[in-house]
Amino acid sequence: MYIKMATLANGQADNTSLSNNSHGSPGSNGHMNGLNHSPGNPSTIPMKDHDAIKLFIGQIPRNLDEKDLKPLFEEFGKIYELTVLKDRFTGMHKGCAFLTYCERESALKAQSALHEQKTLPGMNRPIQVKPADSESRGEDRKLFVGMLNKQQSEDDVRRLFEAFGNIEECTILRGPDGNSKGCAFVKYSSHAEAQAAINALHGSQTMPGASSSLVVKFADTDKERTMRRMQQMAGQMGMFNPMAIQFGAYGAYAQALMQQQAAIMASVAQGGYLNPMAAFAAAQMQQMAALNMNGLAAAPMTPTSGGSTPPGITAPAVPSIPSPIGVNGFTGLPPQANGQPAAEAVFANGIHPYPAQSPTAADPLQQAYAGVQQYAGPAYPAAYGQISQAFPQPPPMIPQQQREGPEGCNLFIYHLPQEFGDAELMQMFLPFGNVISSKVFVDRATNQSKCFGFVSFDNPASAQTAIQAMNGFQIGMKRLKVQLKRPKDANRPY
DNA sequence: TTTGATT
Repeated sequence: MYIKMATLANGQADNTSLSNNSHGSPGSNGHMNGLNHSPGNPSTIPMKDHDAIKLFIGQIPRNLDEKDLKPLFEEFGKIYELTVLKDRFTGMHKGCAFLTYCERESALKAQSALHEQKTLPGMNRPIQVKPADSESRGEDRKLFVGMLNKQQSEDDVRRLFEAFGNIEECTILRGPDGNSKGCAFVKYSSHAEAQAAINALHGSQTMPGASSSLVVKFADTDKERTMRRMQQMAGQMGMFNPMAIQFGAYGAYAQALMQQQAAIMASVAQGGYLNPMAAFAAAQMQQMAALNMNGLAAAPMTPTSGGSTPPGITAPAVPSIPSPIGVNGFTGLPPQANGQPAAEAVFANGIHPYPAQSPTAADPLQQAYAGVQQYAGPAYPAAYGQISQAFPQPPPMIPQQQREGPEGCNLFIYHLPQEFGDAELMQMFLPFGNVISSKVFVDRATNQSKCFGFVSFDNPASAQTAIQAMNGFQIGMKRLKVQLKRPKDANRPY
């Protein structure tokens, strides 16, 4: 093959390669890849290895097109695709190409045989044959580092990572103001080095001022980044229903919870404690519940009452959700007719060993929950079954994302019971309005709640109501602190 | 014990 390169370099072609296929031989159509794609004959459709490598070919004369190049590279194996790069607008040959062999091995052979081994006629640099940038993406050697101290500089990060390999690139992510976002990219020369750094450093230490231990992982691929963007878009466009997440996360538990929640919200809304959105949300949840009950993703749930309900399920199971469901024995709901203050019951059910007590008798939470106790049975639309038909497709499940509401709608809650997760937190604040997100902070290392979190409403009035109701609410030995989340630019007076 | 992180 070296000989062939030599002939090529002389501007000649031997008849096993270039001349064979050049110049308007029958079937060449000007943009063909030099391949026989015969739709009628599957056996000739090339298959490529899953681990095939896309090669970049550089320094090729502009008078050589696919059919000229093909024979040159066929030496090393069957070609899957060969494309000369052309200018998008002028269509001009850019002097380079992409080449994918069917087999990975062929690419490696071609690379070692050709890369910088010969200069093609008219070129003043040797031919380039190497994996295309899109192949390695650099991503398999590039790390994302999170939970850095915001004071740490590039040099600090380098020092931390240099023991594990050669660092080609190190960048701290910074906001528009130049402040570190507490994370960085570190690019090593090789995947192995990057992996070594992950093994040694991930979770290994907690930087002063960071809220949990160091995060070291491979950076997102382009695809992941795109996905992330799309998710964010979806979130911003309000296409997302916080309930959907819980279905995904907790399955049958969440489903049951949502049904109950729908009942609460419906009845509470009727009692006039919630804004009109609540009614809407309640209806939505009922729809969601109905959807899942029609066998989409939910684990089967046997109604414990109304025993005549046939499998296949059209009747709401809400009034018959068995009590001991859920996480840590937390039912998420006060018992519905035991004469106990409902708000207390929420916390008395396995969450904490102490008697709970609300701060005031006229506590809005109790009033809200009181609505539940008035709930006297299936006030469900007879159209339960029909609702699902309005949604022939399951709604898209969009994973939970952090979501702040407008200013004044976001609460910071401290002194949460250790057992509380996002769902319980949301549960606790739903009576006050439309909760668009709830987040309990979790220590990455231990997976333990840090006993604080956020709840966001879609309007400030709900947030205020929730503060009035829940700030100082006693749970066990502790009292909840519920206050507006600090705005980002607080503590920066000027 | 005190503010949702990050490509």
